[in-house]
Amino acid sequence: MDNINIKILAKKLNISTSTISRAFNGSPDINKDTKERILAFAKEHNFLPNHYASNLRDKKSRTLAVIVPEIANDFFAQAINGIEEIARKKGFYILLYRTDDVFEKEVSFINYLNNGKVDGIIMSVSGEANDHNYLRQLEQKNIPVVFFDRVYEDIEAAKVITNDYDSSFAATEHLIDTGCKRIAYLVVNKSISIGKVRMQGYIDALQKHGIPFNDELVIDCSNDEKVNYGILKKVLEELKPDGIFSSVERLAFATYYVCHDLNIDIPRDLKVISFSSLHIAPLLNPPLSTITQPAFELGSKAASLLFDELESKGLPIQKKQHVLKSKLYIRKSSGG
Amino acid sequence: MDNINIKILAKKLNISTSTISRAFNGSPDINKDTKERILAFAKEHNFLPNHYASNLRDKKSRTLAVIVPEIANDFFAQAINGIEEIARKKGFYILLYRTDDVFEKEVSFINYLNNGKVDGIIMSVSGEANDHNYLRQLEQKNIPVVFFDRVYEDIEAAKVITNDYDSSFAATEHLIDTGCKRIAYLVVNKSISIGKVRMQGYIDALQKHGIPFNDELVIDCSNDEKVNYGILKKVLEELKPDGIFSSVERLAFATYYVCHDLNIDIPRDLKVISFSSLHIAPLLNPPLSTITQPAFELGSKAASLLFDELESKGLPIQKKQHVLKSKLYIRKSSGG
DNA sequence: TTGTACGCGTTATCAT
DNA sequence: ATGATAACGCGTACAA
Repeated sequence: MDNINIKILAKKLNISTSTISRAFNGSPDINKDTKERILAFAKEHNFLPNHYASNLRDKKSRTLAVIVPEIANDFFAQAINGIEEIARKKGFYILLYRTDDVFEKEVSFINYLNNGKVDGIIMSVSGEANDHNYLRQLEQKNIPVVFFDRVYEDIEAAKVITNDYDSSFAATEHLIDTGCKRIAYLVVNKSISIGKVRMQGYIDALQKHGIPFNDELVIDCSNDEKVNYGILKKVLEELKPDGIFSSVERLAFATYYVCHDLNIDIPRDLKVISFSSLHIAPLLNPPLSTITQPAFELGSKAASLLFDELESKGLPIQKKQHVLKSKLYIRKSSGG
Repeated sequence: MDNINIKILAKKLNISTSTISRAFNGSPDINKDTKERILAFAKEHNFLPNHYASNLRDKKSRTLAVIVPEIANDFFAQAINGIEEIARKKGFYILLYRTDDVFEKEVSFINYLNNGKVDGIIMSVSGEANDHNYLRQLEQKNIPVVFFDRVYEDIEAAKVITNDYDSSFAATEHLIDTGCKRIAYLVVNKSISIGKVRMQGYIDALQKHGIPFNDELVIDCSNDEKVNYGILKKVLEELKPDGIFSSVERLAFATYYVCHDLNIDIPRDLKVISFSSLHIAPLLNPPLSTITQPAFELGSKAASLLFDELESKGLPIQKKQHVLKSKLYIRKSSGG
């Protein structure tokens, strides 16, 4: 009973394997009655066509890979939901992989996938000025890739991003409007695409309002909570900014913790605004002003684009960059 | 270039396919030089063994399925991280599926998996008093299942849960200690295993302290935010509880929103404590007292148990229930 | 140490 | 409408 397969079924039903195959694949060339008989019998005997055998024949896996830096993160979790939604509709499986923002893990995973394991890949990248040839090899094997949020500029692929420059500009301008003169920009890696673009919005907004850009106020943080706490504590004590624009949610949280310990009152002493997908931002103390990206939509759009490519049957498709809009929610942390 | 495979490689190298296969599978029966030559040549030609062909031969997919009610949820996201951590070490892929707490989706997905698609399944369930035969069929095919957090009592399988009864008892007792007399219990589905156990801890703690159990104060909520808001608003206005014990994170959030709108002061007018895996509970207004489950460890433990089964080579293994301990964090929302 | 040959379970092609 | 057969790419038993 361990190994029911199409042949055994065929024997038991006194019918050929081809007919059984047809019953399962919606082929029009089959008698309705035989089909029903087969499906009923198959169900009774707990038979389902083996995916791996089918995949081997078809060179199609109905599976796609999702590669993200983190999973336990509101933004990515919601994006994955969006991807899942579309994939489910198409009857596709999702293979999930987390890079922890380590470039080597990304490379190694992609290399593993380079053999028909998946039909396509959706990813938010974890490196920047590196050699991206491992991705070019996918092209050769006709495995399409779609980037979302964090992209590689030098790779030609469909991309879904948000209007980060505009949002950053607007957020910075908002802080300036509330009276901030010394606005610090918090970033995890200012060299990656996202860090760069968001910083440019910040810089240009300062310039527009005649505030000199101060390199010192660009705070390069890490992925380690404790390290960030230390960095930010020093910044708040020594540089005494009056505004914080955080390009990443968790740096805003770290700021909150530091302010609490240093008795710095938000928003009186320090205004804070941050990129964040946190649903309960209004419940924080004080409610956090956020630039909220349409995470779910980024995911579902990316998935849709991937399916467009898969369904284009190799015909060249326009691989352009799609820009979705984030929303600015002004709350109490920035004086709202 | 699209179709490099072991045969073509063999021809190019003037060597047999078996030798190539051996080079890739760590076989001892191969000359070190030949192996190196093969691997180098393969890399150069961007060749990797096709997973589906290997899987078909071996009847092993090196893939496991993770089935959860939600992804964009701190608890499950962290648990998935834990699973991923172990799976990665073992070189396994993870197939992710979200049920949205809809039992039918769970059944349908499991049925799809019932054909060798994955070697094992880790899940947190989405149904209760239903027919679980779809799971028994997995047994027949030797696909092991491990449950975490939300389990089916009637299925024999390894299970990883937390000491919910004790935590609930302690949390309720804590509320009583702070002076609460009318403690409401918020639950999404009081008939599922978790809802039941947590409620029992609540009931028994009340009893121990001579507080009569009031059925009216067991508040059955839904998965819809707006509906919950309505329910809780009515509860707070009409039943006027002085304490809230929430068995689920998001009901605590809903309570916060309602309190804010009704000008109910937490903790002065109402003490709140909740099961929650939110990292930033201390940043809420007021900081939320939580029962925090070791989500990451639940996931990694579940994965470890699954690999124990997979590596036991069919030998019967003891399928017991493992209980991890949650932590109680008393914060300001309950007067801490 | 290396090679030969078969089979894993399915489906597409061709024939009936 | 149904059946026979080859092929997908790999790994292993067996032979050399």
